[in-house]
Amino acid sequence: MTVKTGQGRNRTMGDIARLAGVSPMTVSRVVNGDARVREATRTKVEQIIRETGYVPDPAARILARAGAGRIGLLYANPSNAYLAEVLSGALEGARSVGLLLLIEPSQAGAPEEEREAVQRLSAGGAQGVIVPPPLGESQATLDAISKSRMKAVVLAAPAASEDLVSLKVDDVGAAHQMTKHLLDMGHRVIGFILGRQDQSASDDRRRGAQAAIDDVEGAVLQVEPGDFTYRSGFEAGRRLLAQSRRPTAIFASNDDMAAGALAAVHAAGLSTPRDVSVVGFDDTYLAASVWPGLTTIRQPVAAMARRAAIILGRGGENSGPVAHEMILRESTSPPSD
Amino acid sequence: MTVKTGQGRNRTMGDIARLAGVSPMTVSRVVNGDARVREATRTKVEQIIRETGYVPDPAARILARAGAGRIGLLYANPSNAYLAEVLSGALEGARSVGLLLLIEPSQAGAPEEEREAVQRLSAGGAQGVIVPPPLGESQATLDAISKSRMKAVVLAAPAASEDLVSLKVDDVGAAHQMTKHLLDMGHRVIGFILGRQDQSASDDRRRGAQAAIDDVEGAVLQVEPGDFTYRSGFEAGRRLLAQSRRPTAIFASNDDMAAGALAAVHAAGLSTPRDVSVVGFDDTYLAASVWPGLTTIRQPVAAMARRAAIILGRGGENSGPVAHEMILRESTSPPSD
DNA sequence: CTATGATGTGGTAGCGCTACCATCTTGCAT
DNA sequence: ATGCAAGATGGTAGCGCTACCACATCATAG
Repeated sequence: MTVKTGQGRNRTMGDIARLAGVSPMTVSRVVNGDARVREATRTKVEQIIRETGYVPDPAARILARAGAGRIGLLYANPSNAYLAEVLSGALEGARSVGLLLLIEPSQAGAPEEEREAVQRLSAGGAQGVIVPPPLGESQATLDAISKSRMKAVVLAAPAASEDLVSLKVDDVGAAHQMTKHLLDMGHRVIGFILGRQDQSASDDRRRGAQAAIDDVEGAVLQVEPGDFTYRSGFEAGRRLLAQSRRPTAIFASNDDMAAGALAAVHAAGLSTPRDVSVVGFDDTYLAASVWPGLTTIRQPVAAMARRAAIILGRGGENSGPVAHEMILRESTSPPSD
Repeated sequence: MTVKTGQGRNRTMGDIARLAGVSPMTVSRVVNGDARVREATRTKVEQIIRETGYVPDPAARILARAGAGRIGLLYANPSNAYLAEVLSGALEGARSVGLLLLIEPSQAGAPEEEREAVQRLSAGGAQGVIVPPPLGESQATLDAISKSRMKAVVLAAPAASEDLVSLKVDDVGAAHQMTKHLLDMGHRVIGFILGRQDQSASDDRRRGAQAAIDDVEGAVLQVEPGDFTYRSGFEAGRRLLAQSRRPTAIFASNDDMAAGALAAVHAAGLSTPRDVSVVGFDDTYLAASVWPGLTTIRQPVAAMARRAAIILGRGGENSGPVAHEMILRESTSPPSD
């Protein structure tokens, strides 16, 4: 039998069924991985599917599943690399469990907007919603979600209530690990640049760093405020470098500030890592593109989003913290004295 | 009549019709802005819709439109801020013309992957596809699209063939404008950092800059290679600053390289903008977060994506270049001599 | 006061898929 | 052999929406 292997669209499940000599139902079973199909039948159908390049219509699929199978992704801050990663992870996760992903713009800091975004999602039939930062620490969004009775998975923020699932790395532990790494290399005076105080991760990271410092005799942590921006990192870096006991390493609470601190080191006529090691947190695009590359902590953002989608779909478990990874690049070395 | 204004889902068009005392068809017309509905009827229906918070089921809508109404967005490089903006623009555009946006991961540089991504989109029923960079200059993707008979709008790249619509800013003109700005401030020796040579915008920008230089007696453009990364900008910046005729301004072909050049200025013990002005191109997140903020050229990325979606939906015109905008920040000033 | 259209509105039939139950095969014990 | 469960498959009926055409309704013209 000759099968047109072209781009002709509009192939339906019925077409595949006819070609394979089975009923549409059987094709549906094969496509959905239902166990109760004889091996021979399955193989046959799969072959036809491959030959024809058939892809089931997602819309019809969702519709037939009668309203079930929809999850939402809220987003704020469109021009943010983090979001792009969340999105691709969520998309993949949703696809893998056969869910439709509704993507809904919100607006962090505008309570009314936030509420409406959640309502649109709810009205759109989402059973669950993925909440990336900074929405996950916004009361307006969280309230609206709890009223809507949707399930929710918040990313990179603690679960503010019982019925929320939180997917985040162990910020305390990661900061501890990073600080210990610096201490192990021999650094004793370490500058620390704080993040925004309205995000709980900021304090977690400071606590982790402090804990590591406390374990080592004679080690000190010089803490400077910051707000996660490059500029605040630059200024905090300048202040740190101007101190009488100049730190030999600077740990910034995110990569943007680390990049700023790096610039401050250069501006002070010093060199990284020779004079001052600099480390960040997040492993964003910036960390790898800056020179020298930043030693930092990678959060598996896309993987977290994928898992969030799967949890919402399959009703998974709210297991423990997500594993992070320390990425070593060129911005760290033992102190030169 | 009391209407439950709660979160109860599952309201269908039929429910609204019953409440409003009309037929489902009429509700559909109101929802879709069909002109042929009496004003009184429309108002009534709209009120019920508002009271109930009814939102039509997107899946059913798409399905009923019988395969029509789908466009695709290809994407590569998930962790890219540019993409997030394209996405939000495309989403909005698609929504505004009632289209379903299929989002499909591709992989720049892997021809087989690229081909498959396009095919999935085509198989998924997309009639058109939005192609953001760098896919828009990839032969594999472009070939696959032309075979698939989908319409396509490429973003930030020239139309490689007749049936492609291209949405891009006038790179030549923008670079000319930026260079003229520097010349007008009094700069005469200007460093220029090239972009990757496999993207046509790179050469366009150089040509624009050169053209502006050629108009001014005694002005020179010192061109250094680069590849759009921070690091290449840093190194090109160093080379430029080491030259006998040190430039008083550096024009980098994108913001990443401009940020690198900025670091090189600092590293050389100089200051921006006092000793050396630095400008970029693109107005990415980086441009605003670096300090001093970069004077740069903004491309309306989200707006372009929105327009792309609308063109694919409504079959719009492939009008001229997209308007860009020069953003003045703190990284530029007249030369200090 | 009836033709003649314009203008609203309703009815019907799917879009492509899956849930559910009915039906037909099998394999195996008796 | 025969009976019977378990396994494999098919038929039917929608999911919620919109295209398409038929039918009211109304104004205007003859």
